[in-house]
Amino acid sequence: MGPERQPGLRPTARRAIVDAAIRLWAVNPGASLSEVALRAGVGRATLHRHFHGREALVTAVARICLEEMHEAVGQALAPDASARARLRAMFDAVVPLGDRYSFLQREPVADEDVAAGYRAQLDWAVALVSDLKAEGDIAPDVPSAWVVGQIDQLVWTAWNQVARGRVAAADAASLCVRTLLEGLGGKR
Amino acid sequence: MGPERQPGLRPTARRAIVDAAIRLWAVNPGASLSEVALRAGVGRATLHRHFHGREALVTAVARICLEEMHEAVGQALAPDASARARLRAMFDAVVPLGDRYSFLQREPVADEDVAAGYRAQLDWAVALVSDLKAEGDIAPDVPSAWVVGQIDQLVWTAWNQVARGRVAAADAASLCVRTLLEGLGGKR
DNA sequence: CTTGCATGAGACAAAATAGTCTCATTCCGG
DNA sequence: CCGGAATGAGACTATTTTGTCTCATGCAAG
Repeated sequence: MGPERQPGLRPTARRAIVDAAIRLWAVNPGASLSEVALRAGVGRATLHRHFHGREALVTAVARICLEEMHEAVGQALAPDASARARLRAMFDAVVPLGDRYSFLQREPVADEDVAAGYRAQLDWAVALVSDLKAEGDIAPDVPSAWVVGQIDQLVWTAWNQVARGRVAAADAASLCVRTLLEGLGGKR
Repeated sequence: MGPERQPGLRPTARRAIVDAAIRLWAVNPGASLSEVALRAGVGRATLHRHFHGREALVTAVARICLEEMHEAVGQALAPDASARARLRAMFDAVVPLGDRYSFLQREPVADEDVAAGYRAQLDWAVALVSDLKAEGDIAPDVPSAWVVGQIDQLVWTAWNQVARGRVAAADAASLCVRTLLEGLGGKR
């Protein structure tokens, strides 16, 4: 799944459009293509030159989001690290990509590659939770689906709080790990 | 903020429309009014008779959601209970209203009454967190905004998991409390 | 039974959005 | 500097959604 450069079209414009779509749709999933083009600083016609229609843009954005997240996680991940360390590294890598993450979560994409990539990420998360349980970091009686759901939501809320200036970016990942594993209880 | 019955119009139709809107928009915030009317089992014209336009329906729905949640929480709340008991009671009362909750969270409503009600709920949550800290249930070093955010998201995710059959409805509230206060760690 | 009124269905208009096309302008490589 | 190609702006059309209106139907109260 390469970048799929169309012959001749400027990559900078394409990139600007995708970025604008990610940021806009993270907050307002119904934003029109006019708004996307405006935010991207690009003419509406140019948007249609790069992407054949709304759906094409959606799947292109989904691909790029998956790619970026996959790369970010891959970079941050020492494969022989403990499950807990991997969890921490994952939060560190993914929280700054919270807008991309939320896009993938809520946008249903028809494209098969995207669906496969999404499934792969889900499987990865399930495997991580399984390892966390095996290493004693997660109680075995908690449904794994619940844990995965919590991890998902933590990424989004953490990004959100950082974006609103309520939490320092540097604290986000550790807060996530702590919240998930130890909770926010007073007796530590 | 009364029910605002319009003279003559059947309350059952109004109620059906509001319910349909809540359920539909919880999953797909961009659903058209045709879809709402269809889901409500009501003619599109009838919908416009009861609500002057999309915005009117949105604010009416928001009012009703606020009302229902306020009532549900009020019923479940023993005012002299411990903060932890109040937290638990709140989850018990609100998780089944997850669709209403998510609607209020994501739909920006211009109406002043709705905004005031929303602020009141937020204040209530902040006060609860403050009490939780005072009673030693929440670590004082955690930002209160983070705690409130977690509570918000817990309600939504819990409802979601219950709706998808991944978690039993009876377990949801206690899972929420445990997740928030003790976390999902293995060493209890 | 009859009358009144809300409803459902559908036609219709208006507005927003999506998508296409043209043309002058600007940018970039050579 | 020059030429080609992408871009921006705008006109234009199609489709979707919204909102209004009319009229026949059905229900419910009297």
